[in-house]
Amino acid sequence: MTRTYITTTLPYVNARPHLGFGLELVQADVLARHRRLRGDEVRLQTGTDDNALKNVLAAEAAGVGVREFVDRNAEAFVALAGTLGVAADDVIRTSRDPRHRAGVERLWRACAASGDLYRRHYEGLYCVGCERFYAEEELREGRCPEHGTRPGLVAEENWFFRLSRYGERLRELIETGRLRIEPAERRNEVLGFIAGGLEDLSVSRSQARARGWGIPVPDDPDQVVYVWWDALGNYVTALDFGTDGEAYERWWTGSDRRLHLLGKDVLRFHAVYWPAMLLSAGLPLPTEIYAHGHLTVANRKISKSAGTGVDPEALVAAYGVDPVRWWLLREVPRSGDADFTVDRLIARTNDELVNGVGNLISRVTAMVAKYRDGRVPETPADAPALEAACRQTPDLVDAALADLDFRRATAAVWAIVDAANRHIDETRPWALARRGAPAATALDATLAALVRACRTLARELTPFLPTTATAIAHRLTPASDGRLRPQGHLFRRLSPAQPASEAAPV
RNA sequence: GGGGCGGUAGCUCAGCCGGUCAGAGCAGCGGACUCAUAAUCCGUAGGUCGUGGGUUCAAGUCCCACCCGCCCUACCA
Repeated sequence: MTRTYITTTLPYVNARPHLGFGLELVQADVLARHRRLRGDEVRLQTGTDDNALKNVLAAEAAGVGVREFVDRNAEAFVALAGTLGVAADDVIRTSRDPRHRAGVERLWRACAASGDLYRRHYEGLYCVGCERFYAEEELREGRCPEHGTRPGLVAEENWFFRLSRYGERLRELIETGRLRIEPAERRNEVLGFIAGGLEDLSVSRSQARARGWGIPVPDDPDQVVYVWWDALGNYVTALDFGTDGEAYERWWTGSDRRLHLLGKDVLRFHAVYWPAMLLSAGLPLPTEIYAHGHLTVANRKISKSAGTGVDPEALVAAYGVDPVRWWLLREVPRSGDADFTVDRLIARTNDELVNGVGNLISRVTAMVAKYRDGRVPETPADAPALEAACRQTPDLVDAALADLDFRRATAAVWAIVDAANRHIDETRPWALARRGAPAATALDATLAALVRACRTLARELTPFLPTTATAIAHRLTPASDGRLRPQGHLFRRLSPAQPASEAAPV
C-alpha cells in the first residue's frame, strides 16, 4: 500500500475565489479520491494564504480590518472546496492556525542553523501584487509587467536566504527525476531558470512595510517572514512540523508520494525556492510537482484583481456540482490553458452526462423495472465486449492519472458507457421480452450484465463525479423488497435560456 | 536577443522512437431502433497535417528558415 500526500496551493485571499482555483481543487480531489478508491492511504490538504501584503492592501481599500477581511474571504475559499465536493482532509489558514506559526518558526530556525540566513541591506523596486522585487530592466515603462502597477522603492535591511548554494543539487534532483516536474515544458523551464544561476532570496520584510501583518521572524521581531516562505511552509506546518507531531512523520517523511498541485504562475516558488528551503532545513523534498495551466473565460484572462472570471459558486448553483467538475476534468488539457464558456459547459453536460450516463442508467433501470418487475437477475453474462471495457477501464484510469492526464482518465471511463449502450443495441432486450419464455434467459443475462457494468461505471466514476456515482449506486441497489425503486432523472438537460438550479443531480 | 511550447477535418483535440497516421469526440448529413431524458446504435469527414525548403526508398512524425499565438528568460558576441 502506498501513502500519498496531496496538496493544493494556498490562494491569497484578497478577493473571492474564481473558477481557476476550482480547477486545482477538483484535480487534487480526483487524485485523492482515486488513490483512496484503489486502497491507498491518502491525505489531501488545502487552505488559504492569509499573510500576503496584498491582503492587507485589499482590506484597506475595502475599509475593513485585515482580520475581518481575511477571515471573510478565507471562508469563501474554504466553502468553495465544499461546494465543489472536494473531500479535503485538512484545511490550513496561515494567519489563524497555531500549527502554522510554530512550523514556520521551526523551518526558519532549521535554515538558520544551516547558515543559510543572513541580514543584508537591500534596495529595490517592489511589486506588492507579485510580492517580489523587480530590476529596473524587468519593468515595462516603469510598470510591473504582471500587474501594470508602479512598484514602490523599498530600502531596508532584510533577511536573505542562500538560494545560490542549492542550484546544483536542485538541478540534479530534477534531472534524475527524484523531483518530478510535470508537464515536461515546465520542468525545462525550471531547469533553464536554475541554469541561469540562482541568486540569494530576500525572505523577510520590515514589520512596518508588512503593516504588522504576518509571522514575525524568530528572534527578530522587527521583521516579518516573507509571505512566500510562510505560505510554502504550510505543506509541512499543517503536518504539525512545528511541534514534531506524528502527522509529519506519517505524511511527509513517511509518505511514498508528496504531490504538490499548483498553477504555472507559481512554478518557480514550488520547484526552486521550496525545495531549496527543504534542502537547507534537511527535510525530504516533494516527489512530484504538477503545474496546471490557466483558465480563460470567453478568451479573457481571469483575474481576481480585475474582477473578470466566473463565480464557481454561482456556476455550481446554476448547473450542479458534477457538470462543473466534469467540464474542468474533461476539457482542460494536461498541459496548456483552456477556455471556459457556459455554452461549452452546457454542451458537455448534455452530450455526456445527460445523454450518456443519465440516459444509460435511466434505460437500464427502466428495463429492469419493466421486464423483471424491478428485480435484477443474477444470470451469468454473455457480454464479452462490455466486460472487457469494464475490466480494462481501471487500468487505463490508473495510467492516465499517474500521468496527471485528467482528460485521458475521463475518456477511459467513458468506454464503459459506450460499451453498455452498444450492448443494449446489440442484444435488443425489448425484442427478447416480446419473445417471452424462450428468450427469458437471454434477457436475464443482458440485464444482469448491464447492471453489473453500471455498478462498475459508478465505481470508476467516483473520483470524478462523486455525487453522481453515489446516486447511480443507490439506484442500482435493491430496496428491502428486493426491487430497484423507480427514480427521477440523474441529470436534467441544460439549456442556455433556462440554466436554473433544478439542473442539480438528484 | 536567447530558449520552450503550440499552429492537424466547422469546433475541441489524439497522433511516442519516421513507413495502415491522415484519426477521435462534438456539430452536420443519411439510415436503424424504441428500453430510455427526441435519448441510443450504425454509416458518412475527402482536411495543402501554419508557410517554404531539405534529408530519406518513405515525413504531421527528422533538419533549416520563416509566419502566427502563448510562455520562460535575458538585454547587447
